[in-house]
Amino acid sequence: MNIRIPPADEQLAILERGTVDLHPKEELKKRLAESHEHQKPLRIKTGFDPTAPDLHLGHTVLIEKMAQFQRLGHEVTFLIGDYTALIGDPTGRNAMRPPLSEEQIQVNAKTYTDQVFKILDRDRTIIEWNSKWLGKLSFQEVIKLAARYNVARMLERRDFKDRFESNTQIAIHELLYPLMQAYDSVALVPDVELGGHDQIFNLNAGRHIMEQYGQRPQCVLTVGLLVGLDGRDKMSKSKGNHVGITEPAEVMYEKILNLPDETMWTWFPLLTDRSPDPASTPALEAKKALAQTLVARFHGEAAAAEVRAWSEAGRPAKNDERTKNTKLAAIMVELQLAGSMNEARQKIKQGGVHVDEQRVTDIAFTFPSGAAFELRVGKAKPRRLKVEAE
RNA sequence: GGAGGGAUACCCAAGCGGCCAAAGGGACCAGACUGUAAAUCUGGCGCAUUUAUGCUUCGAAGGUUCGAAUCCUUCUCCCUCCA
Repeated sequence: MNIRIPPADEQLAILERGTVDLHPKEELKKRLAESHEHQKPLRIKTGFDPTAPDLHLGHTVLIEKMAQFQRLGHEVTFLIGDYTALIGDPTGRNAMRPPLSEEQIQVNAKTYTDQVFKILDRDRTIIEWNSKWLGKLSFQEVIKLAARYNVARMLERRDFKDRFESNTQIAIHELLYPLMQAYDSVALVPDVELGGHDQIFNLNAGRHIMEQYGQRPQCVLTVGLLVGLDGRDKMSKSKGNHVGITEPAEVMYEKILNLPDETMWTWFPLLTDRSPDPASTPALEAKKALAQTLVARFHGEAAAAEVRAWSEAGRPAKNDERTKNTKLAAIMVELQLAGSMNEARQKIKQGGVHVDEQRVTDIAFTFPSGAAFELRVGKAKPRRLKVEAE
């Protein structure tokens, strides 16, 4: 299937959305114009460290950008950094990163390819592994590559600089990381390399090295980093402030609805093609729309509409669950609505526990066998339960 | 190699023989207020029990003592300065 590549200005308008850095802009414009004129796709490269076990919305910002290129008719390469993972990019860290085992890399890479096609067009995506060329380099070739860069420039990179100045160790092989990533570009000869904005240094190293190897240097495009649910840090699974793209529709919807308002506005340009004006748009409405849009992206329009209706109806409990406990506090512990009996009693005392939307304050509250009811603790969604004591 | 400092609950951090289940802050949970947001206020935040009591905690193991997070011994791990 062939997609007609639109004029450069039209393309640029789309590509600049959610983009932090794009340079050299004139060069990219020129190549986009050429691609339109000859209807010849540009080669787009994006590298992924196979470190994250699951994709979350933060990753999708970049993947969406790739998808935009695809929709404009370009050729996208999804590069799995299986060889670079042997080093582990220390970007943004103030310490070395422990290398991954080969098995772990395989598992993570599989997770990526399983999930990434929720967004990318599988038929129009080229998957590459950088072990294919990096694994073949001789020591001599590595030296030749290393000779094309210098330490002073390498130390311009923020995390290296910080570590150098604070006398924290920097292993020599870490300095090789940006060069390896740059060499990926020599191997693939992309027109554009995409990355998160924290990758800007590595992407520029790619430009430099390509030039050194007599190639036309790639253009560089970085996207903004998505702030996580806490409204503070970059979204990451280890911080627990993420929305996984395989999470159930309801969970996703609720997480997004619980976003701090300020954070929500920053999500629009990065994740959608709209940017409502905070001054004139009611925040709650905007947030619901955002949640619905994102749920629809991963679960379909129908599911998204359904979740929204469910949420607006007060999130009625859906499934029946069974328990052998008769004591309210014990049931809460069983359902992990409380971490311990003490905590359960505490919540009951504080009025956070509702049975059939009636507040229960008796910490010894016990259900008769056979009772069926709806239990809600705090802001969590209610659960429908049936007591089946012997 | 030499000198010194530290390890306290999820994180930071006080305590330095009894009044310590352990101050304070953050995070987190519940309530009020709200929009299932933010801000603010209130309560909670080791475990168990119908709440007052018991049990287990202060890097690890021993010891001194009526009594230890606090004193002593050994061990483990961190950090700073000098060479």
